[in-house]
Amino acid sequence: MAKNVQLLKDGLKNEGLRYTSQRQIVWDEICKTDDHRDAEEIYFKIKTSGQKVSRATVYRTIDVLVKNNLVRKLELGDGRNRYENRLDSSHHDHIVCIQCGRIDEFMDENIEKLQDEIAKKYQFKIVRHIHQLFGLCSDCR
Amino acid sequence: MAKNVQLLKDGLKNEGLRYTSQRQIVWDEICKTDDHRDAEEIYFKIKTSGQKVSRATVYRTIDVLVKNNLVRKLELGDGRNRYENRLDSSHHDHIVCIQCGRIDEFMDENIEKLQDEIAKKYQFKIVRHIHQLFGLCSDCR
DNA sequence: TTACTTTTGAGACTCAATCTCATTAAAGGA
DNA sequence: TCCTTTAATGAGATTGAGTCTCAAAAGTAA
Repeated sequence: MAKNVQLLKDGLKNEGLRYTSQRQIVWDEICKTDDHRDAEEIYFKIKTSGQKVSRATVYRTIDVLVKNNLVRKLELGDGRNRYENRLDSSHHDHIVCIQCGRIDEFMDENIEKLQDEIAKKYQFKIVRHIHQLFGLCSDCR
Repeated sequence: MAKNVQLLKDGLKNEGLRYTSQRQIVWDEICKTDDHRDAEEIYFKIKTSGQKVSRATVYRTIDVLVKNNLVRKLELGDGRNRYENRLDSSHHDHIVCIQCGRIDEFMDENIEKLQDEIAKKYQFKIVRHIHQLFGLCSDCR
């Protein structure tokens, strides 16, 4: 837990931002699970736990955390962004069940390499990518 | 052009939906370019051309076209969905410049195969996928 | 402690997209 | 061609995630 405090303090310092109790509360909440939650879920979780952080601050803090690579933003294309902590920050992509919402993570070194080749071919300098597979999981098919 | 009329009529008939002038106008507009445009752009293009189709109908028609595989929906994660016609319906994914908005298309048979393997490994039946590379194009880097 | 600057909170606002419901118009008989 | 049925449309209200505003609160450095 102390590790998370330090991670946050360092991340904020790098950006010239201040360390505040609200930012710690948001970061702690995101670290509590490895789920892929949206901002409203995180906000309400904090709210119902009795801690006081406004919705605006939750959204703003998440943005800060994303910019500092402490949190990863997932865009599933349904109008709500999801967030996951990067405590064990190995890169991965997502495979999503369109029935039950289950989200698994996958990583394929070969796909990553092929992406790099495509970027080279199109002369793009890649900053990030989205790779999501949508379908029915073993429980739903 | 007549081809597009028939494609739409057939697609609608398959779904038990009616053929209307508004739906034809929306479909024609989407077929006019190979751009990746959002619903508002399509709506305003129709509006300024003097044709009368309401915003609600444009959105509803685009949904119908997407469901019937006449149109493909792109979710770039910026809050606006883009649409492209599937007249030459070869599958492809997108490589997007985060600076100028340019969108190129790519297709890699090997990546497709690897995806299938991942789906098998996780026991998912894949329905669709999103694969987007974001970065700086040759003009912007 | 002071002086300065950033952050916060409450609620207003934005914007894409959806919904409502009265009106209009397809489509398939008679 | 005219009905009848049922789906589609239009105008504007509504939703919902996310952003913005600005006065008040709190962090920071001297």
